[in-house]
Amino acid sequence: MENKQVKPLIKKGLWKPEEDLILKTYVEAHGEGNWTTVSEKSGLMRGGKSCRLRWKNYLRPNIKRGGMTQEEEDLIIRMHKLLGNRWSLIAGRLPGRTDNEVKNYWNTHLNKRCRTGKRRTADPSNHQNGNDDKYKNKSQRDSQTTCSTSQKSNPEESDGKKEQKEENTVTDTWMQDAQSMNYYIESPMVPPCSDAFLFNEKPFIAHCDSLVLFESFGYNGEEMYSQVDLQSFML
DNA sequence: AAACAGTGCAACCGCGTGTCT
DNA sequence: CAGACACGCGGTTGCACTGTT
Repeated sequence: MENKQVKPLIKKGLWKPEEDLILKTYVEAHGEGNWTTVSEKSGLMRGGKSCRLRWKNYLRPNIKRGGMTQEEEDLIIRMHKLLGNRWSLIAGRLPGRTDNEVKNYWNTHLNKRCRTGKRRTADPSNHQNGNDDKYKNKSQRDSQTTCSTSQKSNPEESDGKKEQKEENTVTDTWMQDAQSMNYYIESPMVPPCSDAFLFNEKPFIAHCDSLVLFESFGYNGEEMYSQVDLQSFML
């Protein structure tokens, strides 16, 4: 094996502003794609994946930074109810947001909130800048940590593809939560059509998620989609 | 003021899928 | 058809930052 090919040293870690500038300039000049050649031709000692991720999540135009608005947060919750951990699909409904950002936001803010049954109220003073956790005292955070830590350390949950079970648990919690609050219920564009759908073999509270659901299918007010439609969409 | 603990987020990794040859 | 390659996605990790003791 003396002819072992020497791989170029791939740089890792946080991106520097100079690197961002190089990548941005290169992509704007040559367009997206061929990420593996970007590092060679641009002079960046980064892997193609890293370049692609950096561009997609931070450098491309129209990226929206900063805390989620209440509308975005509500949409994420409803989309997650419908789609599960399909972050790219969810992010696709949020202009300027990336799948990574949505995923992080869910894991750090929304997931534990759903689990604990807590939710952001309509009172804007409760969550103005997306950094609400910073203002929680220790006892509040400790109760949340139990959830997030157990999620991380539970070997059953580290399996990756057992999201179905977790999904059902969250669904139950969220459904109870949603039913107890008017906050998510009202959607002026869709009539309350109750259990027209099944989701994870459970009745789907359509009047809670109808906005997301019909948006996803391009609902025009005339058609009613069947369970089969929904399942084929989920596949 | 220092040490410690918790949190949030950027980035990496592995895997699945699509495309090309 | 099969293998190689590129891309995209979701899960996970590492670390800087912030709050608490």
